[in-house]
Amino acid sequence: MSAGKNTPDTGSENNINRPSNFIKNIIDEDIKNGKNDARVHTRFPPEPNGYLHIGHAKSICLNFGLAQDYDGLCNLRFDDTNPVKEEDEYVKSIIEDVKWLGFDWEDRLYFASDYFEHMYDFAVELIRKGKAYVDDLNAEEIREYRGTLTKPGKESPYRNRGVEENLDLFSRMRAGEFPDGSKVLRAKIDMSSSNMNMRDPVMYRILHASHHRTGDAWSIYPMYDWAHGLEDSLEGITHSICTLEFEDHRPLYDWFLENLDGVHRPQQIEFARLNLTYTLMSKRKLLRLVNEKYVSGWDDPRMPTLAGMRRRGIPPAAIRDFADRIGVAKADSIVDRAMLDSCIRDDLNKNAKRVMVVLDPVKVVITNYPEDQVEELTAENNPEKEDAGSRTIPFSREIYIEREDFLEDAPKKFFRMVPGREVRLKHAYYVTCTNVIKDTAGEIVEIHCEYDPATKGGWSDDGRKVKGTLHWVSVKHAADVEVRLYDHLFTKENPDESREEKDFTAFLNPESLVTLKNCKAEPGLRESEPGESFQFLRKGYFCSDSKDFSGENPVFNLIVGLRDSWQKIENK
RNA sequence: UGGGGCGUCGCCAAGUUGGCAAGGCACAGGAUUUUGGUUCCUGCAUUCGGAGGUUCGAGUCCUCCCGCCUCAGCCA
Repeated sequence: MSAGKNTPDTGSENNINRPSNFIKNIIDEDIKNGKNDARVHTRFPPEPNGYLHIGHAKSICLNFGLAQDYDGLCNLRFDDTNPVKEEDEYVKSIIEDVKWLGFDWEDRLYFASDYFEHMYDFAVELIRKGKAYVDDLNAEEIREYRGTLTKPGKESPYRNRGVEENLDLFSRMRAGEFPDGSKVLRAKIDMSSSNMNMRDPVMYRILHASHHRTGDAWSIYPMYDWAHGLEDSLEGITHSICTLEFEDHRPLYDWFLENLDGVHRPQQIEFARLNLTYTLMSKRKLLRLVNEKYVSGWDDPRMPTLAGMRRRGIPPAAIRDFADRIGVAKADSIVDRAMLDSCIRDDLNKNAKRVMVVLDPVKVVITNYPEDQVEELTAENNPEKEDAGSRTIPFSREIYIEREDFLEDAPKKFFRMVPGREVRLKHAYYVTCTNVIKDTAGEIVEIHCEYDPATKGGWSDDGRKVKGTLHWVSVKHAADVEVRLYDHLFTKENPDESREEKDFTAFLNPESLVTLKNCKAEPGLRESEPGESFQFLRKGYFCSDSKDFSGENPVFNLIVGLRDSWQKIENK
């Protein structure tokens, strides 16, 4: 895997590894024109106020991917300009998640808060140029003066204060002389602009709050619009990529940098954020799912958070592949979850070790098999991978098979176990059902079969054709395991678009988690590593739960099911 | 009703200067198969939100219309 480092061998001409998109077209053009000395330098700028989700992963893959494709650099920068919302706990989890995704920012880990002093100086520069002023209006008054979408705003009575007075007031704001909310520093632009962002936006607010990194050193904190462009400029960012809702902010982003002397001028480019069917991306709503206990936490395997997906067993390479496949554009969209599932299967098919686990067991007795005999049979670990080797699994007179793999009265298309019909037990023998034992309620309690000793290993050279192959587990060797079956968190493709103003929780899928306690696994599974993933033959991909798994209590999570064409036939 | 965006197959999405619609997912057939998995073939937009116009020729240029998203935090 080479996804970690910025690879040195891919210039702008030969980055055919990832599909084209409008951002690459812009970059290609910039390089052709020698802009920024043909450098490409991006950044991923999360605010440390929550956990990363797959929407962020799209942005991370985009920014780091661009750096890889153009032999450039990508910084990890925390946009920590609001001390009341941000916590160190989040910077730790974000760092862990970006690393897990497979990206490396080398020594370029930055914090907006490291630039506070520099930003202050820039603000003083604007004040000196008469382009910023201290306003005494309170929040509500500022809102009133701002006007509306269709009506222009009014200028603040404090707008034309002298430079010296502004300088004095601003330094006293910094010194902590004024209470929260009593004053702000605003840019002097245009109160009648049709772009609300240009109506004298606030640059600094007074906040007597302790910051996770600067502590109590500051009593004023910069606003996003003021801070972000400066951060980008200071780091030499060439292409500052953000989501669509910041499109309206671009004139302001440019205005600040235009009005400062001798600063580097990055270019802001906006793209559409990711939406995925059957889930949510809103931080606020995900927080509610956690707080109101609809899920077990931020790392619940059903959550679209990177922590959740990691625990679910989704390989980071699958997420990177997904990001490449969905592309980057400016049209609002909602990507089909099946696309992600396809990427996951693609990766796991190549890499996951095959094992046999019976989720819903029914006992089978092979009546012509010697009572106390046990054979160690050889099973390949992965037919897709030569060097995956093989393992040995015990076979004996009594085994478990999947309850749904047996039918007394079967349609012609049913290839599994049926009285009188020969089927193959994977890696073992051909067997034929001879009898069915039921309890008084008519429930099948035991199936009797006879095996053909000449078919050891599950093969016969006589040209006999066996349509069905079943997975099985020896009764006396079986490991009892718990299996957690996960499904979409919501029953609705877009739980966000609540028609009759229903709350999104109304669309929660009651079957998003089904726990199976009586599953029977081949014995080796007891020794798996927490977080290790497998293909449970004929069922799906599962991983041992990184939190709850232990040798005494093996717990496995469903990552994604196998494609099931029988299910499709059955549904017709 | 002000501004900024977007509208190409069910879902994503390519489409440099107009030259006659990539690819993936999904779906449907078929072949191979000790996983009804994988793999492999095959099919799947006479059409690009709509209507006009320019042109030998338009998804790409012009005009008008329609729809959707977004902006009035001292959040980011």
